[in-house]
Amino acid sequence: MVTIFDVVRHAGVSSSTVSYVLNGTRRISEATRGRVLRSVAELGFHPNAGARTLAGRRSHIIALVMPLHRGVYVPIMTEIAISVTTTARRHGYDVLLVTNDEGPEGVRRVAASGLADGVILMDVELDDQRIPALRAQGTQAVLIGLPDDPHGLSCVDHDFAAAGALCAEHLADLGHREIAFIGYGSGVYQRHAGYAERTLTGFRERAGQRGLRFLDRPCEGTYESTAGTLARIVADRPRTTGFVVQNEAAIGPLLSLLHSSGRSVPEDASVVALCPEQLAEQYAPALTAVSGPTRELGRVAVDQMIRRLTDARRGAQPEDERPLLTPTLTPRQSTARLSVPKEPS
Amino acid sequence: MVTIFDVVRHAGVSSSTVSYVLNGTRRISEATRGRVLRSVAELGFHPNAGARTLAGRRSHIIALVMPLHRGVYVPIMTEIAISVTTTARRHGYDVLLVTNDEGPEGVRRVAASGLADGVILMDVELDDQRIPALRAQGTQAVLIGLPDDPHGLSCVDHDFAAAGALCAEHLADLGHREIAFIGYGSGVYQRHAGYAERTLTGFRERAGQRGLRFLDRPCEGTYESTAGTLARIVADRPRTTGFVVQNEAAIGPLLSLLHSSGRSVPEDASVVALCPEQLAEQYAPALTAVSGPTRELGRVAVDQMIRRLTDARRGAQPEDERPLLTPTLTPRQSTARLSVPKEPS
DNA sequence: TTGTAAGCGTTATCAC
DNA sequence: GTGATAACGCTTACAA
Repeated sequence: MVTIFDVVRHAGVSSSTVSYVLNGTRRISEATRGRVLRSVAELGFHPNAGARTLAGRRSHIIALVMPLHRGVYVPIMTEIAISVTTTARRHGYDVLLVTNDEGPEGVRRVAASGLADGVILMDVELDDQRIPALRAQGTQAVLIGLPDDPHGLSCVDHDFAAAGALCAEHLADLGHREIAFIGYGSGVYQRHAGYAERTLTGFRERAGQRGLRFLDRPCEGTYESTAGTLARIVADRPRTTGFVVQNEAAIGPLLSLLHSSGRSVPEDASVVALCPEQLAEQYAPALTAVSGPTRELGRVAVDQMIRRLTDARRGAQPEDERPLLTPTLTPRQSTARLSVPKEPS
Repeated sequence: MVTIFDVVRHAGVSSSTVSYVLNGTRRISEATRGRVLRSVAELGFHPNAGARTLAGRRSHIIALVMPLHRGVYVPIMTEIAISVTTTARRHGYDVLLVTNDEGPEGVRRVAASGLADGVILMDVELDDQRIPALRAQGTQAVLIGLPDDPHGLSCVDHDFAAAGALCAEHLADLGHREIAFIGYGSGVYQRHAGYAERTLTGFRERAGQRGLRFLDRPCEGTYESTAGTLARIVADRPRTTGFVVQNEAAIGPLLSLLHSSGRSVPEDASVVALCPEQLAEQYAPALTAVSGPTRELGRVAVDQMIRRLTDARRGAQPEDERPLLTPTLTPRQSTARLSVPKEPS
């Protein structure tokens, strides 16, 4: 194993100089800097991680806690994980993958042992059990999602209210006047209602401003429940021509129900989905959809973490930030300008 | 921070005793063992990771290198990553997520710095640049996939030959006599041909044994190339009734081409896919498919890694293992017994 | 069955 | 602008 003292001998400097050169934490003359770097390269020196962690009291590792349970769209989680990892590397950090099956004890362990300098939590629930654990340790944390009480930590999430508003806006622009909003089932609203409610609120508000008549209905996402939901909508508001689907699971059922009931999309009914781009493109017709910038979510989370760690190191109290990322609506084949309804002859 | 010396004082024992109790590396009387564990729990002691790594010369961390490039089916990679993580935890190891954008330098870094005790490589190419880097360091490595020259490291992969054989077997059992095998494009064969070729070999062999007449054709997986491939197959072998699709990208095109050319699946043509279960279920009709045990892949990789690390620690030369996991065929709606062809009236 | 103490290879404080 | 050196908190011979 190549140690710092091999470099010391090879470059003819002290170990502190080598350390300072490598960490950039002290002004070094170009001459010695060059010599040290050359020796490092020549010898293939890689500072020992354990020693570095012990002496520096930080591991340069960020723990990323991934959800396991069904119901999360895997490719999105993976994309976030990857953007977290690459962003972390750019800051000289590595990423430790922690699954949720250890529960709150998992984050406690990695934080208390100094294995990780900070923790990024994905798929946060409103009343998340891991948050008190993190606070108790004084661990730096960034959440992807918004919990009930985010004090003492930073969060980042999509601007779901803006997403809801975009849906209303788009359908209004296309001349639709009666809209149905198909939401999630009650389970979701209880567990991490945050985004579900925020979307609905944003939608409602903009729909009101644009003079839309609208209806919102919960939906479990099964074929049966979607059928029931659609039937009620048609019964209550037969002139509904626009649909906003929030529950991704209901998209497939909705499309085939519309089809089998003789309404074609987008001629007779426009459908806007709130879902990832990849999903929207899988359907036929491809769905006009509102989605947030996935990779950005990971990038921002890491940037926040780095800021917190830097502040904490300087003895400053890290600022709790809470940015919301702006979603975009991508028009595809499932929405169209409202045409004059064909009268039955 | 709670250190081992806090436990020492609280339990009235020496630091080595605490260490031995926690690591189980020495016989300890039940009495002291109990006292130590109680103190540990009471004080909430978590051994400092950096110190542990430095003193013990191992990090209890396994690096998992994930592929980034398009063309890999993300949910599968994620599933493997999760099974790697949970299995590693059962052995007291954590998992460091490494992406491939650092190239061979990434594995060199985590290994040489002692950040990771070993490296698990996913999506291995035949002539993988990271392998020489690992060998040069003497790093313990396990590959998911089979490279050209696997000496000095362990591998685990699906038994693709068995998978190919299962396809032939199934179609033969259903009475099909003329089969077309739709493979990958030339790019795949060059990059990591391993599995592509092995599958084809297994298929060929069993097809021969069962007296099938067969044809194999490469396919890039685009709609156009699939159309071309299918056209050639029909031209060369008009009586073909069974299709084996290896290139997942060609599945969608193939199904719609068969449909639009008036052959219905499974009445007129049976289709067997070589792909993950999740994918097979997404199509209409749901595909009869051969797939390997995904989670098992991660589990076995970690078990092999642990064995290598244990051996190496004992001063023994780790054994290079190379297990192949047995795939299974799940019959769904895309295959059926060959019916007597309808004569045009 | 338990204790003593010498490292492990950095970082960061102090001194120059 | 550079050097010497004392931590950092464990593990693991070696002793008893």
